[in-house]
Amino acid sequence: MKRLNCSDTSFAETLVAWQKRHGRHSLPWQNTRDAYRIWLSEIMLQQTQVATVIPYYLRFLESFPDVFTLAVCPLDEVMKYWSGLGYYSRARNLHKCAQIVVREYGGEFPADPAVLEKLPGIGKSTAAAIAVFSSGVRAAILDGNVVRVFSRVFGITDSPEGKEGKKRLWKLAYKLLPETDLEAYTQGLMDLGATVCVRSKPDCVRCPFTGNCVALSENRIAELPVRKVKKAVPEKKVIMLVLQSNGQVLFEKRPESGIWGGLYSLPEKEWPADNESASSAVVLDELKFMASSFGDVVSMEYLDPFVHIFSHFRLLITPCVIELSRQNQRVAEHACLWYDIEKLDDAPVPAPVRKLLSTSLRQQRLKLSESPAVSPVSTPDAG
DNA sequence: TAGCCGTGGAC
DNA sequence: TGTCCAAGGCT
Repeated sequence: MKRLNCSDTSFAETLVAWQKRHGRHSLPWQNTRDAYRIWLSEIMLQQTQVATVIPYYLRFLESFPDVFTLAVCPLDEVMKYWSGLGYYSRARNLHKCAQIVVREYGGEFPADPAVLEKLPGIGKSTAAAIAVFSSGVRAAILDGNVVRVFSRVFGITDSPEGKEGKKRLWKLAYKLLPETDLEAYTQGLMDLGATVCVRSKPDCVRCPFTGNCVALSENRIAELPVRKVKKAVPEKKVIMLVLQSNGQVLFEKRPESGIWGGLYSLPEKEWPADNESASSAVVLDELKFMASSFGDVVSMEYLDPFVHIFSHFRLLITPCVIELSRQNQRVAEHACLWYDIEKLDDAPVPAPVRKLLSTSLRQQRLKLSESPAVSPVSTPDAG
């Protein structure tokens, strides 16, 4: 593999040649130097995919063909044409920006990216894109496409979210700029990122940098660009009741929506937020009260807590084993049922509940073997 | 600097 | 089915 560096002009040359032959050339906002149309497209395309934007863009242009029409129109009317596109502050800034361009620039968008960037809704990258496409100015964009292409081709492992990563990517964006053909080069970055070097399963065979890509040569396509560091997921704490009687355990059907929807699980009680000790008399009383709906409580015992990890939170489960001497038949009122412990292997329960039950049963057997004085749990028709 | 803003597509 | 993220900018 021939590794490219930031002073290598072949990156831009290769990209420009590729864009001219394989890039996109007939999007509704292309083939014009009308800064108004280019500006409108760039704002609409912020965090929004091309296919989504096109119908909005065409409809918007029909009603607001130029910056003057837009500037004098009431905001409410403008919002109507943005409705459904999302990020509505974009539309408010768009309207505000139109009024500034009319009032302060006579309806002509500035060609200088530094000036454009001061207008509402136009950041550094959008300013560069508008300037390049409307005036051929030499300016660098850095959008999601560029981040992805750069990170992979040059093997950048800094997070694009972090300060260092941003700095490095912007620096690279400037250094790679060609002297001419800024339009094709800039469009090429967007086209390559949007059609070939896509997030998942990029089409590396069609990529002009297939022989220069660090990520491809090191088989790290899926790792780059590095993902945003995930926030520490919140932790929830629950007490799960293992209500046992006559060789059966009580299951409770969960709501159809939400975690473990439709599965059977154990009755739960949220860990008291204002009470660090689950062994407090209050909590024990509440647990006992819950249990008493299903039978007469003989004994209660906490088992060791354990963690179950979901994608969006951690669940700390503290099992509480409760022996009942008698089964209350009102289980149906609570969407509950008694389930034979011997048939647990086939029970429709989530994995952590299965794990909990198998652990708790093992611990109980262990205890029974250690302290034979305690009478074993009776099983139906045992003996 | 990190949270926020909307909707839809891909997997 | 839920997660990730897309031509980002503002506060």
